[in-house]
Amino acid sequence: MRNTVARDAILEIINTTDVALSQSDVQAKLPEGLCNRVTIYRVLDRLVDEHLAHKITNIDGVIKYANCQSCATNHKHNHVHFNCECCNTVTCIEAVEPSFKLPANYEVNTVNFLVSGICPECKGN
Amino acid sequence: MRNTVARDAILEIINTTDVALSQSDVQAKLPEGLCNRVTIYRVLDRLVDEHLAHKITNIDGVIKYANCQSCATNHKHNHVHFNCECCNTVTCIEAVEPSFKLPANYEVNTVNFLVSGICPECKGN
DNA sequence: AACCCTATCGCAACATTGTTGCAAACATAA
DNA sequence: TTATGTTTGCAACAATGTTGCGATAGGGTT
Repeated sequence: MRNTVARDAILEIINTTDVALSQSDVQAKLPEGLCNRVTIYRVLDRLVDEHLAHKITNIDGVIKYANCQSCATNHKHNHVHFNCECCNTVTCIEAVEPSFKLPANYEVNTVNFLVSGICPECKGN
Repeated sequence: MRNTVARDAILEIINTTDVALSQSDVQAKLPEGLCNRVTIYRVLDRLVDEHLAHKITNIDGVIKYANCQSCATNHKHNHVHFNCECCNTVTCIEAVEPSFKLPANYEVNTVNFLVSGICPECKGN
């Protein structure tokens, strides 16, 4: 995959942010006019294909992207994500991998575990 | 809450369908022109308020509604939901309640556990 | 350095989902 | 039957995400 200005900038943002970001979150962090809205969607999807990011569908239906600490060794991404209803951020809680066991014959491809509530930061304030 | 034609019809649909339904799914099952699109959104939300249904955000961001077998005794709804990528349905798997444990000071309000893959029906065909 | 190939981009247009304000219609209780 | 407040329809809007296509620009090759 090619290194383009947009790709580099977006990857940099994903890698230096500790919460998951939507397309519009990314756009807000990019220099004005660096690239088109559509490009952000496309680059984010490409980063997922390249295993440099993973997708989380937030409780409001908005898709967020985050890099993953353990990506190099494990592409499962079945850890819990937490949506704070107060500061409106989604964070990976990598330490927490829920255990569950489906009935026979279910083939699992993707897992989207999202817990919504109030994060410690917001509770403290 | 009042019993209206729309409410009765939508509740009937939710209660007699064993998969979770989006607004447009419900609309497709309603008699043509029984009520407006907006009314379906509003009725579904009202049913959630009355604890007659619960919400699941699907992996594609679309919000689905389902009645819940154990609603009378337990409003947690933290069971697993399964999205079949083949037949494109979301089903409640009430038997499976994942166990997880967040770090201290996270206040949990809602849980959205979604597993996506291929369901037994589609695998058999 | 010039060239080529093709991945990537920008733009415009579109689709879908979901929300809001307000006036009209309706359910229910008095 | 009337009064009250809930519910509805309509129209308009907002946000997210997708698609097609011509233009642009990586990056390898000569």
